[in-house]
Amino acid sequence: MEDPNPSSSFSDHYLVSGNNSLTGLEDYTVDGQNGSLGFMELLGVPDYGPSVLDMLQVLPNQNQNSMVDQESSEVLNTPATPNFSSISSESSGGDGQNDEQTKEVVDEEDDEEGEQKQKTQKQLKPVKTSQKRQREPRYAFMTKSEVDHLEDGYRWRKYGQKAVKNSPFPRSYYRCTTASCSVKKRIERSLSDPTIVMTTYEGQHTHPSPLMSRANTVAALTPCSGFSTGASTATSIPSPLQMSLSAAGADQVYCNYSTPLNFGFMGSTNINRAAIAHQKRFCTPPSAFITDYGLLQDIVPSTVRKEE
DNA sequence: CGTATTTGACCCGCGC
DNA sequence: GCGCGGGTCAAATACG
Repeated sequence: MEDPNPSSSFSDHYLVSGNNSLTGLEDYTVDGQNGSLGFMELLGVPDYGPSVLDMLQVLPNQNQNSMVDQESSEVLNTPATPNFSSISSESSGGDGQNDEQTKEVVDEEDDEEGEQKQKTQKQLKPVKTSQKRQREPRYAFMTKSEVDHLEDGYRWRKYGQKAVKNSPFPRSYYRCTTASCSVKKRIERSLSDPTIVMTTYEGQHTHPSPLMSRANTVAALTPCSGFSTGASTATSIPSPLQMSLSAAGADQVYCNYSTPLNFGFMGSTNINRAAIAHQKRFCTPPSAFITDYGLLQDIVPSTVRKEE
């Protein structure tokens, strides 16, 4: 019963890959394919072109089967095995084309905001709406990290925390601090591997990353210069190494044992540094994700990008 | 003093 | 209908 990978009722797609063992992580790289969408992409950093979330809506049409789809059909029935064997094949399995491991995003996010407001109102005072609350697509990232809250370029405010059933680790709820942005994210630790942080994003940013925009300038000058912003919250830039697993509530799950790319705008706190240092060990440059985005290319040394 | 976090209470959806 | 669990609110508190 304590299925660590319960088929989340609302996951449209997700991969189940046991991964207690991180063995082979270093090998598990993204050859620019396999679809590792960058974390930032997934966050929809506008500065770099269409947000990934947007892309996600389109990609499926372009890529008959997103990696996730392909995998899911296969993996879903696979018991979560604590090893990466299947994962490796997965990554390599990519014939090098299913880069956009994305898949259909069912909900349209047109009036995302309005909906959010409705939701809020509904919460405050019951408003009868014939349509039931719509959920925005969610994207989960699994990052091996010692810190729960990883830097992702945006600023978040924690608005709640709940104990998770069958898990000793609480789940934290964050909301983008930008007024007009209703993006939310949940952070929780993997039950199967406490060192893995599962970050689930919901919604799409309607603004450029506050950190990124600044990083744009900074990074251009000094890719790794410290980026001490006023952000008090930690953030991170996980670079998804595809493999996914079941993350509660995620429509899509990206497993990422890498970590915040050394974008240089990591928080300056010791904790972050420590985390980064730790994470680096598992860091695998998300080349795929870097590919078309100028800034990232600027930030991440090409050698690193190709290295995998 | 302004902002972020904590935390208990409340609401809602869903399964039984 | 009821209970449970997830998600959110908002007052209290902490922090810089």
